[in-house]
Amino acid sequence: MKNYMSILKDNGLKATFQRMHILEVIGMYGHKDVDEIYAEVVKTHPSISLATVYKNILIMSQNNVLVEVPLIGRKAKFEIKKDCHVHLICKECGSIEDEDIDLVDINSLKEVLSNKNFLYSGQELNVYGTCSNCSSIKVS
Amino acid sequence: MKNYMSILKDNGLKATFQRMHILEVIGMYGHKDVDEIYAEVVKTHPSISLATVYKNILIMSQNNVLVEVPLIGRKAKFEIKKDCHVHLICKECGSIEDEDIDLVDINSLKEVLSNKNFLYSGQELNVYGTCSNCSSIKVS
DNA sequence: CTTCATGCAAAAAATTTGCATTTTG
DNA sequence: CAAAATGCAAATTTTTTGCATGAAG
Repeated sequence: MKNYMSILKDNGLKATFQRMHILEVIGMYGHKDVDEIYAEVVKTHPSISLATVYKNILIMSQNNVLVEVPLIGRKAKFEIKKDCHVHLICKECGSIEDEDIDLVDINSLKEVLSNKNFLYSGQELNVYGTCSNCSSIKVS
Repeated sequence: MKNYMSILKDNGLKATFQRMHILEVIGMYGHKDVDEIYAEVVKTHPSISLATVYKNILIMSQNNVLVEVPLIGRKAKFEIKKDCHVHLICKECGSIEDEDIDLVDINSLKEVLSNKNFLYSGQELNVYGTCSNCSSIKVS
């Protein structure tokens, strides 16, 4: 069980109810876009404003609490920051599943980076396709 | 030298001047967002409308001529479709450099996909950091 | 009690749509 | 020619901003 209050404080942010609700929603579902987050949070916190959701998602992304997952042809989703992983993204339904595995050849990558004098700060590997759920629907 | 007319026709799209201009701009610069494309194209084709740029980018993406490159914290850019490659994305200036190298462990990926019954259609590996240009500016 | 966050409404930005006209194949 | 694309303006959708009030540390 994660303690969102301490995650926020450890990253220099005040732990407001709004932020904790946002984190709970994202943590519960894994990946959500701004509207989805707002729609969920407003259920238990009816007075929250969409602007607050936007502001908080921005500041929590800047402070290493959240990570934006930009997507082809869709609104970006957000996830709670965690270690390197792969995203399996369904083109049909937009679902994202995490795979906790590192598939990148780190040595070759390091070589490329040093050749280019590129200072690494992070990476994302996204695999697009059709999830099992959507492919079974298509067949039936 | 690529022939954009035949790329369009091969993918079932009419080869209009607008589309070819858009492709020339993207091909020239590698990666551009919608506004940047419009700003360039309008120079040589003043009557083009932004709506036409939007419509064409969408249809060319749907027809495998273009690929959207969604980015953390920025508007998505578009590139001409090409084989699997890696993006080096500068967080400072937003530049994208392509590396024509495959860094993904394909066998492990295949295993993950088959375990999950996930039908693969494509992938993107994005590496974020600071490009040599921006890091030299910071030091000086 | 001081700093930062919220909520609201309004503004700005980004994207999409409808339709009369023009172009492509 | 027929089908599809353009350009324009208007409508939507998405995101940001300013500011008075309220909450967190």
